[in-house]
Amino acid sequence: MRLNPGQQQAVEFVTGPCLVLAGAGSGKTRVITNKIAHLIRGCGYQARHIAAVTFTNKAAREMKERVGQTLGRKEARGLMISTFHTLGLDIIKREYAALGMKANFSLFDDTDQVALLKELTEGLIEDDKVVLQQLISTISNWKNDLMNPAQAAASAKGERDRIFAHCYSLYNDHLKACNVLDFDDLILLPTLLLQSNVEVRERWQNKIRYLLVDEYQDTNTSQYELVKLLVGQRARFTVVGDDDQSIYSWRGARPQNLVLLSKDFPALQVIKLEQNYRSSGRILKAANILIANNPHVFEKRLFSELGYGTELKVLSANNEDHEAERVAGELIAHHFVNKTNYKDYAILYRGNHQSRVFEKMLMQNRIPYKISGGTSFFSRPEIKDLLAYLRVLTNSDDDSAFLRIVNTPKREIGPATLQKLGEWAMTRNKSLLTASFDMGLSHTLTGRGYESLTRFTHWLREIQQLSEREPINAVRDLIRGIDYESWLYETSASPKAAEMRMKNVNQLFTWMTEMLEGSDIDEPMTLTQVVTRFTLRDMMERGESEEEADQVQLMTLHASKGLEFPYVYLVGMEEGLLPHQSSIDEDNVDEERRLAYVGITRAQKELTFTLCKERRQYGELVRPEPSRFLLELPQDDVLWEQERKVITAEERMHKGQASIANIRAMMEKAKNR
DNA sequence: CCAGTCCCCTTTTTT
DNA sequence: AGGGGACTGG
Repeated sequence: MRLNPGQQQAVEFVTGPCLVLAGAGSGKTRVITNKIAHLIRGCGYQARHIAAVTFTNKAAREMKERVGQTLGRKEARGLMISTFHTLGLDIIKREYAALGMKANFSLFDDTDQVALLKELTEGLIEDDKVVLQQLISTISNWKNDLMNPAQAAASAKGERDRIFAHCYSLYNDHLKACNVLDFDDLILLPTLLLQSNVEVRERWQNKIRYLLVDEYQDTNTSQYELVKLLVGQRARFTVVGDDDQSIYSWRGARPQNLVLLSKDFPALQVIKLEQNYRSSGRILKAANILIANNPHVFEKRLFSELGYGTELKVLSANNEDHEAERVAGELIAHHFVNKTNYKDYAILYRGNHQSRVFEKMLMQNRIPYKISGGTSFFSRPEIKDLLAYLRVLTNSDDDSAFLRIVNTPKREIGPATLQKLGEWAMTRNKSLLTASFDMGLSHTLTGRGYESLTRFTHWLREIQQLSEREPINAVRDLIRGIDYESWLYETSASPKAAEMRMKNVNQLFTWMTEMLEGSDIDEPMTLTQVVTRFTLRDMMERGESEEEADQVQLMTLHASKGLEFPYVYLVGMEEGLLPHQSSIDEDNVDEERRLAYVGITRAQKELTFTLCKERRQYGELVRPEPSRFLLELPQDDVLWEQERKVITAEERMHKGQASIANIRAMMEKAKNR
């Protein structure tokens, strides 16, 4: 398929700053991949001078795949396709000396952050989860706004800000002492360095001669600053974004960066992609009309040549169970009549808790499904344990990791021992692990605790030494040495669960081995590199793509961004849910409308909304109003299907089950023919 | 160190 | 309603 004029223009404009306003389904990934190919084949750029930046690892992986298909391995060699954070990490890894850091730093994830700040701020701030969370996000905001603790303190307006700024200062000092960085540092430090150090800046501007940024509307201040520093005066870059799909402002994204761009780069070429290749005309019309209720800086009107399509449906249910039942019933019937695959269907919702009822209903009816979201692989305790061990191996100063593993599995090193060790280390300005080798420590610690501690740390040191020569064997010895499998069987609810968790551990080990050994595509990595990559969940391109099982897809609206499905059920279309009550309270319904817009534009052929007349919420029954977004849709294109007769729960249950059972029976018959 | 109990909270999620 | 975290008592 050929590029349309807008896409063509976006690909071919390479002589200056370029903003591509890419509506949903307008082929932006195609534009990016084709543009990279064009830069290399048509404009004399070398692959190693081009960088493309995304927000998620998934997006980066997909882009690599697509570019690989277009260009082939050798032409794409050296191309930098990564997330913002991995790019930042790469810069820090190369420039750690200029930053005054040690080479073997490790990374803090959010759990470490919470634990550390909780400990650090004891007595300073209220001992309250909410306050702590506020502190964390305040610090994160400061970092994202490129403010150091002194600047934060100077800008403090009230007592609270001053205390928070002080906590920020303590926190940063502690990170430094532990030779640790948090996620925000991965953007902040390179940005500050590039700002202040001309030599380094020029080195990177010379390395990255063309920059592409995907999902630009999701950038925060420091990320945009980094972009500006990297592109410099030359201003050879392309950013791709869509202000209507900005749904992450609650986590610091500044969609205003789209507008800022034309101020910072007056020569900016703005190109709109308005032809949609995904959805039927009717779906697109509904999306356009809905989003027209939001204010816009860039007017945009998507059109489709895929035909007008069928009406959008609205199914009204009596309560959540009924809602799930109707969706399941519709879905089975539709699947049967149209001979579709289950993976052609998606059920999208505002909050994760909504998935439960649907999951139950699909399970009861033997419909294969997949819920994305929930606890990811890397937030599982067994994985975090293991990574903490590895962090200690690669960075002995990482107290947070040390504390996590020092008594996991149980080895009789209790709070009392650790308390004393902590005091000892603190007065001597050493990390916990380093301090535990001090001779004098035996006087402060009682016999038993001292013995357990030294036995452990000495063993750890052996593994650590081995890891410098033979990292793979060291990791294997580590897992065996702590007898982690037994620990899992002891602590898991069931043997089955333990088995699962051990499988995860082995999976991690396999990935790690591959990364340490390298392959024909990837250079071998050091253990330190592997560990930081894992903390970033960034595991390069391993060929094994997610198994493409034939399953109905269940996910939140947020998680659905960037995906598409022939048939979409957008459930829980009620005031209070979508738009969410908290957004109504905060007067931020626009973002909820964009969320609805994202959901609608996922659908290719058919779109069904559902809502409940009655819903159980926080233990009490509420009677929500239909979502205002349903009322904003063009009503000529929407079919409201009411169930006329009011029936009891039992009858309904019976009826729902019966009809589903009937359809099943028909399907079986059809199959057997 | 574990188990049992009470209390609290409840949008979205990545790196 | 239901799950999870914190706290208490053995």
